[in-house]
Amino acid sequence: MLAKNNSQVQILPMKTAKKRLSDKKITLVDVANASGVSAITVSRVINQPEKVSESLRIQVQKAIDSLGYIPNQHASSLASSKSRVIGVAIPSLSNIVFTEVLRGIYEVMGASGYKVLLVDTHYSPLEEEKMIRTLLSQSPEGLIITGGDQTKACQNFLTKARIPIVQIMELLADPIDMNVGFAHGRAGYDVVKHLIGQGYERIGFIGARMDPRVQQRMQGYKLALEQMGKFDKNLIVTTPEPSSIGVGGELFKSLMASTNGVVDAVFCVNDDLALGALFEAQRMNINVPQDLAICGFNDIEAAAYVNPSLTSVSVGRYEMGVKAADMIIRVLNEKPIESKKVDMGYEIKKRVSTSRL
Amino acid sequence: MLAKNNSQVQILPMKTAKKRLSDKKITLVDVANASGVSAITVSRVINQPEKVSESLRIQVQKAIDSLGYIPNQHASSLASSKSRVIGVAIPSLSNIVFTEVLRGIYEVMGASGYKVLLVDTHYSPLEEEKMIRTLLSQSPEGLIITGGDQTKACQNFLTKARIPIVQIMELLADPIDMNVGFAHGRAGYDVVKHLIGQGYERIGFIGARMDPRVQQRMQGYKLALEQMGKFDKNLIVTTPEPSSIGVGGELFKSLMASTNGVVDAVFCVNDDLALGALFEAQRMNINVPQDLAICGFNDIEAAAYVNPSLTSVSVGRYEMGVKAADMIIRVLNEKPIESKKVDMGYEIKKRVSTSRL
DNA sequence: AATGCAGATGATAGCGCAACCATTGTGCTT
DNA sequence: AAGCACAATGGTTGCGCTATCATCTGCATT
Repeated sequence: MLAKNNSQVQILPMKTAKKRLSDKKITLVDVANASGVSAITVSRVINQPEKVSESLRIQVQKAIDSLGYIPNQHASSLASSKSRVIGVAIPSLSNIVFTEVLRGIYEVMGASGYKVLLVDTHYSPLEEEKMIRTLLSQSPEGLIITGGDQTKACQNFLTKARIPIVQIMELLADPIDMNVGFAHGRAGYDVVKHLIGQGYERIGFIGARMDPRVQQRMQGYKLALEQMGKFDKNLIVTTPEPSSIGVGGELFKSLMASTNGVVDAVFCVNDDLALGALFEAQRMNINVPQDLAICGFNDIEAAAYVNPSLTSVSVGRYEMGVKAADMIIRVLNEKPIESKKVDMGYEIKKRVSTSRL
Repeated sequence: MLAKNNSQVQILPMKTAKKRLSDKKITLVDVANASGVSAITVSRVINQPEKVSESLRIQVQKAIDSLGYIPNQHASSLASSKSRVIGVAIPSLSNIVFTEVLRGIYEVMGASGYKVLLVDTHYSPLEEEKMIRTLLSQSPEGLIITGGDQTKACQNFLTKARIPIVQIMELLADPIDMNVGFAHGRAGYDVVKHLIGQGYERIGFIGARMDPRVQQRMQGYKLALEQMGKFDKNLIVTTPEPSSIGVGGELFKSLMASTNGVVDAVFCVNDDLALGALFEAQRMNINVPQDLAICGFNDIEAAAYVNPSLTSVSVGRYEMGVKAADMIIRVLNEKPIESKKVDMGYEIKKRVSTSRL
């Protein structure tokens, strides 16, 4: 008697613990027991339902629902080495450009049953390396990363990862794997040509953040003007600060001040800056587009609606996200892709802010 | 000799396989072998370096670097039941309101070494349920979700999950766990009071998407006008469509048309709509604010810079994200939180678009 | 010198699941 | 009627890691 009691005393805490943990993690085995089948059958009901007879499937599903079973993805990933995760690295969450690309990625990945693990690299290759490391530790099945500015070390383990990788936003000479983007330099070049075509002569440049893509746009701007013998470095005003409407206004003011207002057109590397310049010009009573042309970049929605409407460079951001995601999915499903390198193109939306004619 | 050869022949394919797989996953054990310690020591070097002597730590770290070892987070999570993942569910990626909250969340979570798994519920409770299920399958250590519109089933397994959960954006009567937001209804109410105070009489309402928070703003608007005997349901124009500048313009036009222009103020539930209304009003040659007041909501950057500057309701979105993330972290670290329910407040930024005085 | 104790390191087991292969039963072919 | 293919189900094992406990070392304490 005493011994028995004793043993109970020892067992009791365990039992209590177990009871308290009725809210404990429900596992595959619990479901299997509850529905009188083996664990692997439950696994099949979840992952390959077509391989299980209908009666069993229903029976198991009932147990799953009543127990509120939620599969442990870590165990599944470990056992199958399939994570169903796609890693995405973008430089900034506060830039609408990237969030729209992201939307495209999410749309496709969601539909294909992939989770998206998103990291923010803050425009820093070093931080990017750290973040991509984090992504890789989740054994993603694919990766979408921004641009081609990865550190050497990063490129290294990216190559080693042997998973489909798409570098997005810009066209790269030597992509790690796949590449979707457009030619920023050429776009900048074309903008200047358009302005010249409209009869503008002294074309200023306003840039912020100055990431690689912005630099390329600036190079295009420079090239076009140099070709016509009209380049003047004093017409360039930039800041490493993040871009914003406020910064756009400030840069515009400083451009006007430093040039005594001889500028008759401004190419802003994005629409925030352009709106800032436009609003500031209005406050300065400068007549757009008669006395001053303003051209933005990205063609955000406001560009088409602001008065005067803003000329901008339209790029298919959402579509770029969709394309990148789609390429990953195709590779994962071993379907052919047309090309490892996709140029999404762009279009200059010519609006009132640059039409003097 | 022959036997030896024979055995080599048999081993060779294995060897070849192994060689080809030198790019194969490097595991903890590989690192352990390479550095002549046990696996657990390598694990410690990574997770609790202070528990390993400096000499060993350096030695192991060297092996980690040279092999390019990246830990398998799934195995780690499975073994330790710590995922270092926080799940976040927002209704839309294309709405700047959420991306700014997200920025706050990422800032805090990144600094604390947590990954963020983000899902997009498309404003649908059913999709939200599915998505939260997905989140839970990753055994997140905490959850940040939007609003209080979860399905019954969803609330159920959310409660069962026994992890810290913050519902954000709005103030909830009965939160699942924690809650950070502000009073949308009161904000709508205050906006109307402000407009009345500025001498406007016939105050229209423009809304899109009409999610729960927008509805609350509308109720506040309605309440304020009813209290003054000035409510007229014909002054309300809404659409279930997502909101945008374009939609704002359209709704404004239809409001003006249906009321023959007797409206002298418009409360738009967000700044996109308000900008759309403002730009449209300009095109219609309506004088803002003399003949028409326009008030937005969210206080996006453009509100302060557009001409005339736009009155709007400023809310600390970034701060809300930071707060929510911080509460989760505190709970996870068993630190006290001031309150389970945090009102972030709001502020009406009174600008030119509503000042007739 | 015996004891204890803390710090450093290792051996073992198991987290929850799916791959792999085995087994059973069913209906078909010849 | 024998043989076979195939569909449905189950048993065993191991994915890569960490929790737990064990071991070992050196050194202070008495």
